[in-house]
Amino acid sequence: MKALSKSKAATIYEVAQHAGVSIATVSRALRDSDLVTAATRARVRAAVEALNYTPNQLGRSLAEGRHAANGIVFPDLTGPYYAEVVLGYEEAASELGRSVLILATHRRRDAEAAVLDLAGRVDGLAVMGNTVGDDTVRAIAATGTPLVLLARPPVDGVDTIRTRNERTATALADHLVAHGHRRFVFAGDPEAAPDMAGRYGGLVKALRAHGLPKPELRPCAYDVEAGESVGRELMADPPDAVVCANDEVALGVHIAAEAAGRSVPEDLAVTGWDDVLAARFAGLTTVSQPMRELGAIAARWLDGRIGERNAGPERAAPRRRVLPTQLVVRRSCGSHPAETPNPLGGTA
Amino acid sequence: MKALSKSKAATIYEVAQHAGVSIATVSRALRDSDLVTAATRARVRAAVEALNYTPNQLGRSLAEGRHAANGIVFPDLTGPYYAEVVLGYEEAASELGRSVLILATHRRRDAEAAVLDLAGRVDGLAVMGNTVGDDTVRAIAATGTPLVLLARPPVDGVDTIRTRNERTATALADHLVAHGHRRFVFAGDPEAAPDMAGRYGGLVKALRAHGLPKPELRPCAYDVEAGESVGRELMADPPDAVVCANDEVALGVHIAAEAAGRSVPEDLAVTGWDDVLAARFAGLTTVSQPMRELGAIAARWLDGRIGERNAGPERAAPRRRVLPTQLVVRRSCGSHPAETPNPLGGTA
DNA sequence: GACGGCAATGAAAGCGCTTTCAAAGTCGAA
DNA sequence: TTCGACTTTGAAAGCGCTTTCATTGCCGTC
Repeated sequence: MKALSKSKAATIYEVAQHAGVSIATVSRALRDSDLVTAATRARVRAAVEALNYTPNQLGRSLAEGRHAANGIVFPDLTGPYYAEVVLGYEEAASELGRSVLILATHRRRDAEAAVLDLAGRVDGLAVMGNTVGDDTVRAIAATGTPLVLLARPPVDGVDTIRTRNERTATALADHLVAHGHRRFVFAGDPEAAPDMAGRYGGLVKALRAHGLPKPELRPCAYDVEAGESVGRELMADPPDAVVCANDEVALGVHIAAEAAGRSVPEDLAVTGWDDVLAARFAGLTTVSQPMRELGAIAARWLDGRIGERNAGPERAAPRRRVLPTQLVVRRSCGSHPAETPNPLGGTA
Repeated sequence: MKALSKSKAATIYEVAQHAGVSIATVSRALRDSDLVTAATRARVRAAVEALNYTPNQLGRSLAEGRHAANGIVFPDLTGPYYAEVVLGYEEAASELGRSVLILATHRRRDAEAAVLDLAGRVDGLAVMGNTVGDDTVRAIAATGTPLVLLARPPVDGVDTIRTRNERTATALADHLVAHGHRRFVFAGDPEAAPDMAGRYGGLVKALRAHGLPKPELRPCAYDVEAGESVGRELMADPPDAVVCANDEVALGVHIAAEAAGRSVPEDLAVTGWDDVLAARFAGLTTVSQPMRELGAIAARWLDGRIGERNAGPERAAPRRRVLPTQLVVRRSCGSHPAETPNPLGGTA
């Protein structure tokens, strides 16, 4: 009885023939149009069942003139940061009836081409951080594909969402100064990403306000190994505090310090950024960000832009948004007498 | 000079007209066919530039009869496990010239429908763990879409890749018994996922082989909070060792134990699974898995299947593969006198 | 009893591209 | 000079669907 054809998927024509109707009727029946009789609809349903028919989305999308899919471009997926953003994006997008295409640009040289290709497969695209240059962003924007930039420097005419870096970095620095720290190192590369520049900038500004010298800059990559490497170098003459560009680097510095027989925070303070799970267990003072929300807002903005685009040419002005971040104080920045008894906890 | 049209993207017809050739020639020029003169190709290129033309991938895919895209279905993206698998998948797929569509099924009730829809948008699909039932898998397989199951019970006729659970769980249990532990608890739900069943099964088998009683089973979700909750309950009468289904749970148990004034591993041993970054900082004995490789192999298998499918009906037998996992011994399972001096390290 | 109006269906035109097949143009050899 | 072989280009069919527009059949109405 099972009429599974060899391998080729059934088309709307075969369903129509099997049900004894035209393809137009099949299409309408499947889209729940009220233009078909209940009886006809039933016949079509039966044919669909019998042939195990699934509509070809390419045909459908081509006819409708929409992909019903959004894309997101990010450097990597290791570490919770990008993964959470992507998850928030996917969740919001799929609620809006859109599939999500992903593209990781790290470890590929043809990133720009890959992003352009991706742009041709979606109705809207989110571009994160340090992935492609402004030229590529402008080229995509020029084709009319709605775009939103995440944690990335703005480009004229394109929506941008970022998280607060500078102000929270200043707050972090104030806290460290209050602990009595005076000689600072910043581990991370302000040139590498705008987020990092903001964090460094906030630190510099705060130190200046306190009449302290500029932090020593130690550019490095953003993983544990890079942090360990920087940490080892620093242990010859440890500073009071090492402010790290993210948690992975901070954890690396932490490891290097302990390996060198120094303890955190007694001998030196270490802070990170992102509030990864490990930060809690390392007692790392850090900053938490609304990552999922970042992704979700991007998806919703894009949906709005896609709607506008179909509505007419009157395009609203580009939007900017900065999401708040929160200092998470734990052990690693210096002793807190009034601390909660649970050494693994954290206080915001 | 910039002739950016209002908003509508240019089509191949406009490029053809602008270059004074037919659309066939434009198509050939863009696909680097050697059937076009260098001069013609240049004219076409110029027109493409002038119009800021990007080929519509829908039209292309429809004509070619392929999506040039693969899908992957997973429950969630929090925690490194799924994220790493997805990343490995994306990397391999994009090397093979395929885009990647993702779908997270957690916190949505219409998962089955969403997966079916996704299946219609891709040339091949990877389905992870506890996302959709066998019926859905079979329905997709019946349409002819190549499928590979990851960390999930096999389905007749469908390729499956898993990581080793039972044997490594047995090795872990042996290790714990060698430490002198006798009374065991398993925190996690063997019913929830086949991976978990394997871990539990390996533990049971090992204890039986040592003539020890079955472990006490504490079903729970797979996050830190669930672990804390189980941990709190256990602290009334702590067992010798708590073998947890994954690292998050283990870290939760760890937190609960310390909060109750018990120390790990002196008062009780705790082990996890996955080797997340935090495990290193908590000194957690755990098991590492080749997550990226899991994803990468899935992408390559799918590519192969898609090739076969286009080649002819002779379909190779379904493949099964089990990837090895590795015990990572750290502090939390009991004292190791000969341990490396770096307390944060781990030994395989 | 003829006719207007409405509900259900079908025919056919696209959506933007690839690719087959035919036509036109080019060149060298007889 | 003419012919055949080859190269380059164009016309048009089709990929699987949605949707407009036309058609059919049916009902109630005057």
